[in-house]
Amino acid sequence: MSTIKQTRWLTRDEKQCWVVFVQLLTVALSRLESQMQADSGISHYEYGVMARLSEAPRRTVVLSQLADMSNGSLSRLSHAMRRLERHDWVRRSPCASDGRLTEATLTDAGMAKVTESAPGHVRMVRSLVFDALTPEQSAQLRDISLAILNHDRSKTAD
Amino acid sequence: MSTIKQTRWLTRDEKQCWVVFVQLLTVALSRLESQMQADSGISHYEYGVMARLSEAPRRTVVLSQLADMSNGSLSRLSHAMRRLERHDWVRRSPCASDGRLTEATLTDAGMAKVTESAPGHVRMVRSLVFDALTPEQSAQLRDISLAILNHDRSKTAD
DNA sequence: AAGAATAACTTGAACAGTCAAGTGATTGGA
DNA sequence: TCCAATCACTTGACTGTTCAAGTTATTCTT
Repeated sequence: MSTIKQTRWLTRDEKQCWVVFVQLLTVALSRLESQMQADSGISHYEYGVMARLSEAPRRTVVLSQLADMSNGSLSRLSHAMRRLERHDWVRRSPCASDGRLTEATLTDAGMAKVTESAPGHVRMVRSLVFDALTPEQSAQLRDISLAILNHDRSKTAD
Repeated sequence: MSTIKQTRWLTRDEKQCWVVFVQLLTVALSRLESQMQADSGISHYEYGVMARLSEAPRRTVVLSQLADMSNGSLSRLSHAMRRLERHDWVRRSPCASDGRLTEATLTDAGMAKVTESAPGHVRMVRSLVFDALTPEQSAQLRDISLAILNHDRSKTAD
């Protein structure tokens, strides 16, 4: 008996679903990116980083945690922090209790930037997603997203 | 009366949905990218371009159409074509009927590359999405994707 | 039948993301 | 207790994407 499994291709229904979903992935990210860049001059990722900080106690989060919350690598965050620091929107400081850790803090100027950028962002999110869906579909989308993410995590878990 | 509309923020349910959906966007694209890069040494976008060509009559598509089918700008495609041409996976040729158009054709080597890359790609798609969802959810995801994309197109339409 | 406007690309500069290597700080064995 | 392994982060080189500008071809307009 052979150990080489033959590929189980997608069914017609699955392929149909996949094609539109992939398109959704690219279109959604591209719309978010364009809106943020055009209206606020920052990337959607940078907005996300500052938004996470704005919601945190003392507007402060350890970098490695912040990287997770922002759905990106630590390296990506490190580069982004350098850019945000140049605008004085964030500050880095070493953590007292553990010398390996660095804390990121959102400055007042950074908070102001988030506050002024949020309305345009929310408008885009609403007009892109929630204006297009029924409340039932929003709930389905949440469940579907969670199902995929949880299933992915259980596979990736070492 | 003021012309400044105050922002309609997201409800708790909407925000909950949005957070997981954004995470899904990034995780899904990142998994697709990693798999294709690791197993075949090409980007997910480049695979998509060649896959579209492989399904087309005469394995040939006009560049501007190919750019649309691949969910990217013409500029992005142009740069990608240069890379793919270096491997002799695709060929460019001027269109006889309209001098502005350029046709892209998948070579035999390109077809072989797609054929050898497809199984790993399909395995990733299946394990990421369809193994995590019920058939009902797959159908819902298709409908949701279409709803968002159609609603977006109707807005964007000039 | 020109000339203007549009369309289909190409190109190069600027910039963001990834990957691999490097630096300190801390933990965990032997 | 000390040395190795691990962790948290930084940095620089490389590569891909975007944006604006340029080129050539075609289609309108009058």
